[in-house]
This record gives sequence, C-alpha cells and structure tokens, in this order.
Amino acid sequence: MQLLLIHSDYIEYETKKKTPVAEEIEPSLKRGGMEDALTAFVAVETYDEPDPDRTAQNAAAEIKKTAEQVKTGRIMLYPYAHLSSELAKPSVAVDILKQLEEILSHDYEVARAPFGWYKAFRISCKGHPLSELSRTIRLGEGAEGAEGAGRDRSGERGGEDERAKTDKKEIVSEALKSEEKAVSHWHILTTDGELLPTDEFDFAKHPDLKRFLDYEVSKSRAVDRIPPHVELMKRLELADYEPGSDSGNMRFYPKGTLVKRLLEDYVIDTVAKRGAVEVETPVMYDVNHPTLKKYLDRFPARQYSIESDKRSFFLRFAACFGQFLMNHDMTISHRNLPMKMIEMTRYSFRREQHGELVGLRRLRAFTMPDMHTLCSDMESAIAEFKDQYAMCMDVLADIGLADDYEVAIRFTRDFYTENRQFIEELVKIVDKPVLIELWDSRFFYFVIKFEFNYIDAMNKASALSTVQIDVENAERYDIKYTDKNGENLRPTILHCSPSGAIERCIYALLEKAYLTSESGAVPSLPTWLSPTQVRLIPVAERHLKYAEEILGALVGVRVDIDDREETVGKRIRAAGREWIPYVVVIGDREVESGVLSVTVRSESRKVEETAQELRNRVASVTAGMPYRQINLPVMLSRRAVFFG
RNA sequence: GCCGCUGUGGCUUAGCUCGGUAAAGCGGCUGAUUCGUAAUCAGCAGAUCGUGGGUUCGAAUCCCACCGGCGGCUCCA
Repeated sequence: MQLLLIHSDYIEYETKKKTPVAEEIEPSLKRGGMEDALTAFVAVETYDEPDPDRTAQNAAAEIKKTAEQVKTGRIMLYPYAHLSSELAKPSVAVDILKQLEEILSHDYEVARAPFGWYKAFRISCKGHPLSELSRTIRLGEGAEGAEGAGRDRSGERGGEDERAKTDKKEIVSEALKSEEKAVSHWHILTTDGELLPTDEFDFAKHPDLKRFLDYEVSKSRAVDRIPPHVELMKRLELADYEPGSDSGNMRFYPKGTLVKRLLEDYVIDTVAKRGAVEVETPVMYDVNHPTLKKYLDRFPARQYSIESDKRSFFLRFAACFGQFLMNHDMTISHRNLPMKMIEMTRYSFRREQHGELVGLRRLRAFTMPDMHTLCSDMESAIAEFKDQYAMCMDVLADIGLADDYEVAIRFTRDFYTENRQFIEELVKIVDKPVLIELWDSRFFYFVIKFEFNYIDAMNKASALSTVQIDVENAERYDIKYTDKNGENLRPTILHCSPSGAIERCIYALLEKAYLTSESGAVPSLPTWLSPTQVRLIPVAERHLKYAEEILGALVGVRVDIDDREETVGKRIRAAGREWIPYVVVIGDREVESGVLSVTVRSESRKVEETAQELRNRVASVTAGMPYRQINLPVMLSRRAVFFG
C-alpha cells in the first residue's frame, strides 16, 4: 500500500463522475470535507491482496503514529490510485479502506472519501516539516527489498525463494522494516580464504566481479537500449517474440530449436552420467492441493493461473512440485541415496513483471533443467554440493562460457561457522574471488546456495548454474527414507540447475559473441552448437554432384549445400552472416584434386584438406558433445525465410 | 493510473515540421549471367501507412479517442 499523508488545514472533495469500479454511496457522501485533519491518500496494491486484514492494521498503525506526531484527532481517508502502478483489485481496495476506517474510528474522527469516483478536491497543506509524509506498507519484505537483493538471486529458481520469504517474514511497515529485514552482509572471499568486506577488496584485477557486486548491491539502472542478443536471436533465425502469445513466451525457429535441443541433450547426458534419472511431471497443479495451497495463495500475481471446469490450476515455475510429490509417494531406502532426479522443464512459467522481460534473458515461459538430489543427511548433502558445484563449472565450460561468469555463494551465519573450511574450498575450486552474501538468520528454505552469474554488456547479472541445500521441503512434502535401523528419516534435498535456463544460456552465448565482435574479433557459436557446421558452396551447377558426395562423406557433421543460383561472393557472405564455422567452396580445382579449400571462421584463414580431414577436425572440436542432424533442408534453395 | 518514446510491404528504414492516397535497400518471384572466397545485372509482385472517429475538396502527415510494443514513474517538483 502506498500512503501519502498530508497535515491539512482543510480538505474538501466533491464527486463528479463514476468510474466502472465505483462503490455505491449515499447521496450525503457525494461531497465532504474536514478541517485541521490528517489527510491520508491511499493506494491499495496487489501486494496487499494476500492479507487485507494485516495490511489494514499496519496502515492504521502508521497513520496513527503520524496523527500523534502532528497532534490531530481527525483523519480523512482518501483513495488515490495515482500513487501506485500496481493497484489491487477494487474489491480488495474497498475492503481495506473500510477496515482502515473502522480501526481508526476507535481513536479518531474519521471520514472516508468514496472509492472509484472522479472527484474534485481542494486541500491546504500546513507546510510544517512533518506535514507531508509518504509511507509504503508491504506484506513480506517490502518493495525496495524485493526489487533489490532478493531479485533474481536464485536465477531461474527464484520463485522458490519468493515463497519461502513470505512464509518467514511478517508483515512489516516501512518504519519497522529496517529492524526486521533480512540483513545481508556482503563480502568477498579470496582464494586465500580471506573474508573481506567489499570495500576492502581491491577490484582492480577483477572488473567483472565489481560489475556483479554493483548489480547485486546497488542495482544498476535499466538501460534503454535493445540488448544485443535480441537482434542476434532474430537475425540468426534462432528465436523471436510471438505476438500471438503472452509476452515472454518465445517462438523458436528450426535453428534455435536445434541449439536448444543440443543444450538440453547435453545437460541431461551430463547428469545421467552422474546417476540422475530423467522424469516428467505435469506443468499445472491444483491450487487447492493441501501441500501447495498455502504458499500459492500468497502469490497470485506471480503465477499463471488456469481455470478449467470449476477447478483452478497454476502453472509450475520449477519441477520441485512434481518431483517432491513423486518422492512423497516413493519407497526410498538409505541404499538408494543419494538419489538424483532431473526434469528438463519445458516449460517453467513465471509471470515476471513486464519491465523485467527481455529477449532470452528473462522469460515467462522457459526451459530449465531442474534436478533434485535426496541425501541422507547434511554431511552427505555437503559432499554432493561440492560435487555438483564442480559439475556446474564443467557444464558452463562445455557450453562455451568457461571464463564468463562470476560466482556468488550465499549462506547463513550459522552455516558458515560450522562449515567454514568447506566454503573456502569452494573458492579454491573456482580459483578466483567470490561474492559472499551472509545472512544473520535463515529466511529461505535453504542454508546455502551458489550461483554462477553471467554479466552482460549492460552490466546486468543473470544467474546460470545454481545449487541449494534445502532443509525445509522434505518436511513440507513429507518425504522420507528408511535407514538401516528401519527408521523413517527426512532426507536433505539439493536443488540444482546445472546450466540454468537453456534460453538464458543462449542469451549468454549471443551476448558473449556480441562482445567478441565489438572487440574486433569474429563472433561465433561453439561448433557443437552451430546449426550448420560445414557449408558447401558449389561454384557452378556442374559441381553440385561432387558437393553432394562430400556431404555424404562428412558423416556425423551438420553439412548443408548452398545450391542457390547466386554468385560465390554472395554465398560466402551469407555463410559468414550465419556464423558457419567451416565454409568450403567447391569448383573444378576441388573436383580434380580431391582436396577441399576450407575457410576456418575462428582463425579467419583457409586450409587445404580432404573431406576426411575436415570430418576429423569437426569431430575433434566437438568431441564429447551431443550431435543432432541438421534441422532444415540440406539444400538452401529449399529453405524458406523465417525472418526478414 | 500517470509520463515519455514508438507503431509505414516479410525485414530495416525514408516520407510526417509546411496535408495532394507512398519511397528505398534487403528478402521473394521472373529473366539474363554458370560465376573461385563478404552483396552480378534487369524486371515484377508486395503496404486499406496499428484501430476508430474528426478537421479538410483532399490525411501516413493535423486533432481526438482507443489498442499494441518499449521504457520510466512515491516521499526533492
């Protein structure tokens, strides 16, 4: 709720015209006023909807406090929508206003201007120092906090944080917030194990860490420019906005779909090698399910909801629900632990604020690998955590982002005290200083988490990989395993997204490529992700047949043939604009000699090699990574244009 | 809700100040060219200029309302 409090000599209003949301009023209320009163302009917001009673109580307390300070016994409640951009439903707003009136009327003379009318009003402000005040009343952490430290800290797993936060936090008014707020302490932990306050650390050699810190702590401002990757995703025919859907729901063209599938394959393969099993769970859940209901009621605005046949569902924002419900029904022995389960959530849904949606960086529907590991106890959870931390490093390196992220580790003070050495080890493993956020007490469902954050050209940080140790949800979902004494115990649960959202990986790769081109080098995608790996350009029609032979020889490589009737120069240029790593021009010379002239994009030079050598070259740079065949007609003349 | 920016062929944009029903490049199609490492030449098709009103003999252009997109918006105004 937003409050604007004005100590006024007088306030008068007159209703003019109804709006569609107007409350019915008696004629006597059509005009009104009050002398020597505290006028409270009120905007009820969506944040207030989960708990109107508490909102009214907190607001009343705030108004009383001010009324006492300015020593007035009269209060005018005046609904004023223009104080907020996140207005609550009118019914809730009226309810809260009436409650406020009721509460305040015990101690004050209270008048209330009608809701939902265009009103003319005159007010005279006394003008002394306390005569103009504004207040924000928030359930939970509060607007400023929500935009700041809490935002995006878990990357694509953030929704879970949000719920936990509200669980733990009481309704807090602006005045009390500073005392009750989850206090974050920011530090840098160096590779030598030194925990330094951020202002004592020398960032000279770590500019990206500095940018990350700035983003986290001081929240850099939005930049009013289309992010580079948005243009690239379109131009490379990877993905695009879909005007026929809700914002933040993308369409993926064939090339983008291929890239996405390859990344998905890679993540699934990687965790499967470490024993994870793949599952699939529903995308929507009953809002009235007993285990889920109490959390969801609190965040109606953040989910997509679906009405179907008198029942209400919400769209999942991670795979936790489905997997935990599955775990709940399973019979699990200590012999099965640690037990890993992964789902490539297509999709996870989050109704992010409009202003936050950008290209592939932040979406309302996104694909996230979500793995949960049940561990017998904290000790085993810590061992797993370390394992998965190292795995995430490998994953980002394989994806092509080896040196492109900054690390944040966040934990409670208790956890730190007990596991100091473990945390220092984590820093040694990445071998660079790490941003530390330390909480005095646990406000979330986890005791420790880390993320690897990509920092883009506009200084925006986005979480990719993350792992958290969850000490609450086993209880909440009643998940248990049987130990060797036949006793039922609660497992400790790890949440892990090895790569973070797949779309976000693509975003990071494109942003990185953009930076590369800005610095004067050639931008590209890793070869294993390139939609076309080898482009064959037959000089004239008579070379086409030979080109097809070469294509046949390049087994296990994504090859296509630009058979369009265009000049060689033009087709070379087209291949370059598509970032194709290897371009082969095939003419009389090649047909005669059997040797190919291969332009290697990454080295900007030509090499002479046979088809077999080229095949080996591609195989060696893509070794160990997934392969899928080309996802478009091999002949370019057969391809339609998807964009532009 | 308020403020700002914005909406012209598939794409990128010009035209809008000072009204005369639309221009270019890319892409597409047709034809010529069969070509050796970042754009061959010529022609054709393709736009009720976001929507609805208004002013006017005449509106992409001026006015009003609405819709969509992007960004911003409390306590100093």
